[in-house]
Amino acid sequence: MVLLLVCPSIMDISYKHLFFFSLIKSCINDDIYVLPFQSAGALAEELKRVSAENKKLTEMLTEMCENYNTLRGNLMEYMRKNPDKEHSSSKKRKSESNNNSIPMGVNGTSESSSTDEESCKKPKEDIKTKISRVYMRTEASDKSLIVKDGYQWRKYGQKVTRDNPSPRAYFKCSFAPSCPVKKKVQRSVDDQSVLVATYEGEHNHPHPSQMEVTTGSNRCMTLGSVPCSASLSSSPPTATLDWTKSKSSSESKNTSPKTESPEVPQVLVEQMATSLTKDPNFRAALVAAISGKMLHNN
DNA sequence: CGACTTTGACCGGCGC
DNA sequence: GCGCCGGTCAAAGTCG
Repeated sequence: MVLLLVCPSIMDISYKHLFFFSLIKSCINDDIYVLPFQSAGALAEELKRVSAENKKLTEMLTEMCENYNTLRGNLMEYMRKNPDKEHSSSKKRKSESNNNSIPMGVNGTSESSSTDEESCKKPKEDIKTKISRVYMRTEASDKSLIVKDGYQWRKYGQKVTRDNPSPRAYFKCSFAPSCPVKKKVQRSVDDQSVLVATYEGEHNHPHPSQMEVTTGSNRCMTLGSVPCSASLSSSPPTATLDWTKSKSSSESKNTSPKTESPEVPQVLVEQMATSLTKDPNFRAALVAAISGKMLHNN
């Protein structure tokens, strides 16, 4: 469903309205298009204001990214101090498994590996390793097996499997030499336009884009401006990454379905979006700030 | 020249 | 034990 809001002038839309539109959007989980009749000058002015606000929010987001990295660092430190809880990596294939699935998926569509074919064939392994799957719709004509998730992958093999005529590509995480994460990418048997990425293991390093954030990059700027689509073959609706989409995030809090994006640390985005939009203090502060700014501007 | 991809060979698990 | 099959290795090729 698409909700169209039409008003005579852009000036009729305050930041407070926009904020509430975002909240509504987060509730109805659909796109809202605001279509004001306006002059180019008004639009430019509005764009300027929105940009300023966006910048402000980005700064807040960056700060949260830093906090997240600090927490993650602490977690890694803790994991190092508790080696028996860590996954041992013996030399060959199956021993590279570990305990946690990587935090990746698709809104409402990710599934645990405990029900897929791997679990049937390797039940013992699944006790140790949760496998995450990500479904990504691509151009039907696009034959590449590349799923952009922000991480750096090195392809180390490709096979044609019996149950699927499409080749399966094998990737290792090459961002950190010691990172045990692997992924397999194969086109869906049912829908050739859908790439199925199977992730095994957990990254033992921060997301590359998070690292860029901490080093001053402004990747978070892309949060609202670069939505990404990822969908299941069995559920055509497209999931759009949007920091305002708090409901889907909160709903998926435990099952952790995430949206995949080539640019943004999805998990971080989802967590921050949840934290931000669920925090009444933050909402009140944001509304107050926006309202105050509007009053000041007007 | 280094990093990455391709691709055939090889390995090991599993079913018969 | 044998063969099938998924997964991995590693040499050769490609690219920037």
